[in-house]
Amino acid sequence: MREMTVPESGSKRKLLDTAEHLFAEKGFEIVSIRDITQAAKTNVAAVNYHFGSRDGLMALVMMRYMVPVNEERLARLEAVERKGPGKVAPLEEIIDAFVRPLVGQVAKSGLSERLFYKLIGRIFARQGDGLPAPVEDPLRQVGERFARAFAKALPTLAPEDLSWRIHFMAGGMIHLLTRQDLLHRISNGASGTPTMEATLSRFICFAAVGLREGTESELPVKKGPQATFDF
Amino acid sequence: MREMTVPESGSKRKLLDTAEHLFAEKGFEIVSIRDITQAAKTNVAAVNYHFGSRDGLMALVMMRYMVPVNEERLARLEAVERKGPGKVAPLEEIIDAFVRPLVGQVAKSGLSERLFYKLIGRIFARQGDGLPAPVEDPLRQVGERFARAFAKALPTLAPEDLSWRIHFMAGGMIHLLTRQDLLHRISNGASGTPTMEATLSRFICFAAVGLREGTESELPVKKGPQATFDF
DNA sequence: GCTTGATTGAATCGTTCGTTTGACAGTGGC
DNA sequence: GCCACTGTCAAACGAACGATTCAATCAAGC
Repeated sequence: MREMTVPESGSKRKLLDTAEHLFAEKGFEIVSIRDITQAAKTNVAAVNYHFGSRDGLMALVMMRYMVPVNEERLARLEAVERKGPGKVAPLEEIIDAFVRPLVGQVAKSGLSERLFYKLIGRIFARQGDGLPAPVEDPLRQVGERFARAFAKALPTLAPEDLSWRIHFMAGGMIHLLTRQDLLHRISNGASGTPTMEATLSRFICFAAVGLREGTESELPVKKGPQATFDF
Repeated sequence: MREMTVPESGSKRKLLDTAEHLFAEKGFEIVSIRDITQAAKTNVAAVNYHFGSRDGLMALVMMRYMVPVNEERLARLEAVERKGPGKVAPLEEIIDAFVRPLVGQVAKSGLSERLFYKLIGRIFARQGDGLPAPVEDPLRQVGERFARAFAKALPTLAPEDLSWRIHFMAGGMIHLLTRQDLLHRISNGASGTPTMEATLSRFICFAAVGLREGTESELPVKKGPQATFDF
């Protein structure tokens, strides 16, 4: 396969940036290579020349931010686990370690907050459903890693209950990311431009109480094979 | 426009049923008219003849269950509000009034649980983003009606906090509906086929504590225009 | 100045899309 | 018999899709 380095400038870089914008705005399925090449003012053949295929370009767009985000997630999780008493991290900090790296990466990207989170949300929403393996596999590994951390932080919770609550939480996060533009009409009072920073704090709070509290299932705890999480 | 009644049999009914299956399984954007007419063993022109266009068929598929579901939602909400002390319904019962009508409609449909909830989830996920007006408008009205009920049930919660938490909850529900098939590997122990009935109880519990508990925003409560909710 | 490899441009491939057309058959009323 | 109406059918429409081809271009390297 063609080497997948991204130069600082040139049509390859321009195609990647343009595709990123369009994929974030309209969705990975909708945008055609003609849309991309037209917006980037390059030829249609350029996509297949530089990236092999439309799927190749898609995979590169997905990996550009997901790789560093996943790395920072694992680093943060290990940090809060090392810090915590008895190697058990507080629930809020685990969730924070999962979502906060997004805030760090948005600055390094050339995208607006709105577009960046939409892009990430679209990637999340497609997990387990036709994502390129280099994106799917690390994402699943990170998910399972965090699931184990949640299990350690909530030792009295039945694994089945935990699984469901993690999925409810994941859905809330995906919805927050993908529909952020619709949702942000909420906070448009006098507080100016609402930032994801404050919203994430709200989400962490919501997710933490949802994971922790509530009546637990009365079914007997059965130790089955660990479920896989697609968040 | 052509009248939109659906006969008991005939190719029109067969097209509607087939489209319903395919839309639920693959998604509204993916399935083509040729996929539908081929599976229904009719001619390609039949869709445009009976429904005017592909969008007409889509709208009818969406309305078939959303209309009765929305009616039952409002009926149930009014019932729990009348029952409650001082016309304020308990939080869990409001959520129940919103999600439980789905369980009632799945039996009346010819679809499996899995397909029915996928279909509903796909409709929800597209709210505020190109849904036909006859589907979008009632859905938004019902959403606003329930948002008012939540506000009355949580009088001390800042409206902004409530709005965000409702959206987090909505995301969890959409995720539960659309990805039910992936998620149900969780419960595949000895308990046999897992039903949505039990899962909904888990979800209601998760959503209720998420709405109710947690540290509230310390920002001053400002009475802005009521936000619109897309759940 | 010539060669070489990288990149671009225009054109075209075959396929699929939603939609339209017009011919054809059945059916009930008069 | 004749008409109007209702469906169904094969065929075709123009547009858009991802991908490919091949000649033209251009900047080093020698």
